[in-house]
This record gives sequence, structure tokens and C-alpha cells, in this order.
Amino acid sequence: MRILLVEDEPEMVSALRAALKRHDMVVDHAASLGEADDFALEENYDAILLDRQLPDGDGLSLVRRLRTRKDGTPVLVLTARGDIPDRVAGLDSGADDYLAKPFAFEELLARLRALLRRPSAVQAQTIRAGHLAFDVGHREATIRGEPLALPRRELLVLEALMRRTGRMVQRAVLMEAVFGLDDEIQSNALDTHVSRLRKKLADAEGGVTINGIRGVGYLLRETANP
Amino acid sequence: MRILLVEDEPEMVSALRAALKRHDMVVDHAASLGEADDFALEENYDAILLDRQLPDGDGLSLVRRLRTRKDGTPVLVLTARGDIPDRVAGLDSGADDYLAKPFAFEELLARLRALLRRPSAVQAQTIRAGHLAFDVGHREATIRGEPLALPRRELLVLEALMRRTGRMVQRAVLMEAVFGLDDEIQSNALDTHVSRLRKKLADAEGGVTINGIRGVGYLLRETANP
DNA sequence: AACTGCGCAATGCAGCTGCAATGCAGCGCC
DNA sequence: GGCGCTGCATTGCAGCTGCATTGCGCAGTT
Repeated sequence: MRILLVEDEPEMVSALRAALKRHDMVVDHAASLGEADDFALEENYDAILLDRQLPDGDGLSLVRRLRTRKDGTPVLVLTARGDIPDRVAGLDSGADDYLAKPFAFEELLARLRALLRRPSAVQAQTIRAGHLAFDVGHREATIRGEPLALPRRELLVLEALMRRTGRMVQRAVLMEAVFGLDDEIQSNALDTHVSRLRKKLADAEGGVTINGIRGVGYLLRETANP
Repeated sequence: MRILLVEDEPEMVSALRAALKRHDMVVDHAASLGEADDFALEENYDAILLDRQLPDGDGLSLVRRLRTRKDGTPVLVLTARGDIPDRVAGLDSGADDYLAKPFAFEELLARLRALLRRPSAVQAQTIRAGHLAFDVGHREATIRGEPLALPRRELLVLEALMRRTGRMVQRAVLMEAVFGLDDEIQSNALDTHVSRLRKKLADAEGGVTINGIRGVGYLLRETANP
């Protein structure tokens, strides 16, 4: 569990940090809105603990920015002010919970747990062909639901081919997809990987075939059914 | 939006009913736990407003029953008592929010809106794999019911892997889950933790295996064994 | 002060990976 | 059709990369 803590008072920071750490969470800390924006954009957090009063503005603006860019990370807002209009504004800005200072750590942690119980809404896009599925987000191939452990290069070949299932993939395109520009490959390494991949797919009854077209490239297609 | 209101005081019922209706919500009312159970089983609600003090018992038992049967309907608990242990117990029972009476209707409605915004699927409280169980709420691992004492980092590794049991977890993802930004890790610290975790799981006969896929990441799977 | 968790470095090793050798199939050219 | 050339397929091999494991010392905790 990775938490982003956005808070400027040093005392509060160290207290919260310690409490969270004691509960086995990994904490990143931002002392300002600008910093928090950077972190939230770069990294993936399971939840954000956000103070409203920050040196460079109102914390709620961060929430609005997150939601605008469809980032659904749970946000728990901490605030010194705690009157009703305040709370309503906080919650309606897109925050998931709102806690007024002073608060009890126990309650904060319980509320955090409640937020973290909800699943992170990242559903990965998957490409299918035959009995194969390729999870683009997690960069993982499964075959009939079972994970298919493939080494890096073979995985890259498979991905490149599956992204254009049933269509030609030029040899040069594949080369670029599998070997970066950095690697100077001058042999038939690509053929090797394709061959090994073929074997694994055949052994696992993947329901797909890789055809090689002489002088052009490769083509992955679903195998005709029995 | 369809709401189940579980409350026995007639005044409160009519007040809430009116307030909710004014916000275009459809309200069903149950005056007791028994009634509420029936309703919850028969119908599908977008959220449940639940008083704790009911003539036939504690409202939290309803929450537990819901969660036990994997019903993830968001629950907002209303209560006359409002001390900290009370709130913690309420939230940890599986409720999503907890509001002490007296409260402002405006806040109640804002919190309700916040709940209804969230995708409503609920995540299992404990993740299981082999003889292992990981209690997400209390953040502890047990093996055949016996608690398994794990240091912080190893626990984080285990959690990250168990959340995706049987599927690939990229090395980079794991790094993110285990280390924050502040920790500047430049070595094979992750491998070290994985190794130590492996040893402990093996010693304890955990019924799971951690596979490393070279160049990609790690994969935790159940060991085929009675 | 004892202890434990943690990061780090050293060492060993397995498997990926690139390469080349061999075989084969398509294709053109007589 | 026969023949040779060319480009892909496959497989064995060797180097090397990246992971596994273990011991050590520092730091934080009690």
C-alpha cells in the first residue's frame, strides 16, 4: 500500500508518517501543491492524504485536477476548518472522505482502511486471439486464463504480432519492436525468437499460428477450429 | 438512485425520507434488522443508510452479513454514540462511512454523494492462496490460521504478489509497491526480500511458490499439492 | 545495549540471447 | 522440369546478463 501524504506542517508529517509506517504502508511526502501534482502524475498511489491548507493554495484544487484527468485515486482530506459548508465543499469536489483536525489517529487509519477496501479502478485492456490473451497494462500473456511465462524478447514479439492479429507485420517493424534502437543486431536473432515462441505456443495449444512470409515479415492468425 | 433507510425513530425517518426525496432518491424503509435483512436480500440498493441502535440488535451485524455474502453495497452508518472506538469498530466492520448524530443533513447528503460516486464493487477482506491468507484490513498474513510474522518489506512484497496471485507482477510494479520515492534503492534489495520471503514461505509450508521470470518480474502461484 | 530489519556487495548459477551451422522450401532462370 | 540461389526454420552452443542466496554492517527500535 502506497500513500501520498500532502501536508506542510512538519510535526504533522512526521507523526502521520510514523503512524502509517507502523501499519506497513509506504509513504511519499509532498509539502506543497506543486510537489503533490508532480508526484501524483508520476507515480501510482493507493490513496492520497491531503491537507487543505497548503502554502501554494487550497488542496481541493488538486482533487479537482485529479478527477478531471480521470484519476480515481481515493482521497482523504484533512482540514483545520471543519464547519458544515466546508465539509460539503470538500466532499463535492471529488474527495472521498473528510476529516477535521484535531482527529484521532485511530479514526484516520480506520477511514483509510475503508477507502483502501475499494478496488483500484484500473481495468487493463486485453487483446485476444485464439486462446491467447495479452494484457496490455500488465504486459502479461495468458493462455486459457493460465499465465504464460515468456522471456522478455519473446513477449515483445508476441505483443507486436498480437497488436496486429491477422495482418502482416513487416520484418523491420518487428525488429524495432523487439530490439530497441540501441541494440545493434545483425543476425537472425529475430527468427530465433519467433521460432522459440512458435514452439511454446504450439506446446501450449494456443490456437494461433505464426506464418512467415518470405521477403516481407510475419503474420499471426487464429488457427482453424476442429 | 435507490436507498435503503434502516432506522427506527419515526421522526428521523420522516425527516431523512423527505430530505432524500427532495434530492430525487427513491427510499425504502426498514424499521428493524430483520426487515432490513429481507429488503437487502430481495432488492438491489445503491446505498444503505443504517442506524446502529435498532430494536432487535446492532446495525453493524447487518453490515457484516452483507460483506460475508460479498454484497458490496455502500453503507453509511448513523449513530448516536460517536466516540472513537465506536467509529473504528463501525468502519472496520465493513461500513464505508460513519456519521455521528446529531449531524447536518447537508453533510449527510454530501457523504452519500461521495459514496455513490465510487465504483461499488467491493474487495475481499482477505486474499487467499495455498494455505496463505492475507487480511487486507489488519495487514497481517496467516498460514493455516497461524499468524506469520513478517517484517515490513517482506509483508509488502507478499501483499503485492498475493493481490495478483497466479499472474505476472512486473518488477517495476513491485518496486513501486515496496519502496517509496524517498528510499533511493540502487541495489538488488528487492531480490533480497523476495529471497527471504521465499525461504519463510517454504519453511512454513505455505503451499505457494514464487517464480521469477527473468527480465520481467515475479509470479506467485499455488503449489499443486494436497 | 541487545536485537531485528534492512540495504548492500560478493559469489554462484541458470537461462536467456545472440550467433552460426545446417537443412529446407520457395523462386527464378535456363 | 532441373538446378541453383536465397531467405527462413530450427537447433546446438557459448557468453553474458540478471537473478538467487548469503554474510555483513549500519540504523532504528525497545
